Amino acid sequence: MRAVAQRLTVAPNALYSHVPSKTALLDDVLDDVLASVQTPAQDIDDPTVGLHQLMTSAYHVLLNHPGLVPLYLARQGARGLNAQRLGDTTTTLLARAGVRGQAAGEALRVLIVYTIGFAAFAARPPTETDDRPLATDELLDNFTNGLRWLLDGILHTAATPHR
Amino acid sequence: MRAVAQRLTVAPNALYSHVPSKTALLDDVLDDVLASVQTPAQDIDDPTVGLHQLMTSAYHVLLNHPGLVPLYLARQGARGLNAQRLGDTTTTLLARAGVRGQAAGEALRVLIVYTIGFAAFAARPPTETDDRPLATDELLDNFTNGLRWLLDGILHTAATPHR
DNA sequence: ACCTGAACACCGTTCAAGT
DNA sequence: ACCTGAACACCGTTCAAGT
Repeated sequence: MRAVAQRLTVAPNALYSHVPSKTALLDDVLDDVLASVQTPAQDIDDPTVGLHQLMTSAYHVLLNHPGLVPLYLARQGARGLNAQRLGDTTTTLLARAGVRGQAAGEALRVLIVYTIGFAAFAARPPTETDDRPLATDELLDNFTNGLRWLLDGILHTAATPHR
Repeated sequence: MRAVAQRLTVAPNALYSHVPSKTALLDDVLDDVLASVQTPAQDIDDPTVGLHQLMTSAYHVLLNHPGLVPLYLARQGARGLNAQRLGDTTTTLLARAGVRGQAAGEALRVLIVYTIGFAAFAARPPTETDDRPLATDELLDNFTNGLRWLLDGILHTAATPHR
């Protein structure tokens, strides 16, 4: 709060004329960040490719705001308009891939947890460990492979034959 | 720090005779918690079942310490002796399932991120949302299904034929 | 409607001093 | 070796008062 106020060259308590609390402000910021996640066209040829693209874009966006990432998990992925838009798009793509009903809801949650979790894992800003720092391109490869495994498992197990 | 000191009925700064900082204390606590994760016998018949059991036990242990979970992701899963033991066991089980080399390292990281991430997602202590609170047994089912999908995908894609 | 100064109830941590 | 009192530099937030 005090840092934000300083950036705006106002007194700290001036913020409370615009925002009820720090938590509320963070919720707004969290959803704002999600606005820059690119959603694939819902009529993309291969819905699996669409799911992969959406999650990868979300991963990149989250990595651009490392300090915020841990908050997403703590608040269960930010219930804002943008978050809802991403959820809806994902659900549509899952349905087109043959995953519907309860399995779709569970798959959605699993994909969210995996993507945000991996971003939180990779975010660690300073990297003050003793062992090798684990380059971001290695982590991106790791994320991509894990996402492929996950989507593979979801479509292999949870998808019902196309009707 | 001050709360811990109060529980010990000492002055807050007395803790600094035993611990260099709050971060160091938390690192110790984090690894201590992992001590109660149950590891399956390494010669279990089906290594996939072993992996499932280990991750599920870790999930339960983490849920018993909701306040700590967000810290695990922030510190990349706590580099303590117990964390290392769990990593070694997982790597062994992955190898017995046919996942070796670089794929094994990536699969390990994916499993860690998924398990801790889901625990962080389910931890939310107070649950002060407007919509339905998402019962813990539903979340456990969700975790279990996602873990199955993930292991399915890993073994389907990353496993090399047994030699 | 939007800002300010002053204050409140907190933090983690340091330092000198005691036993 | 282990503790204490006092203090420092922080937090988020409230309240009354100003324009």
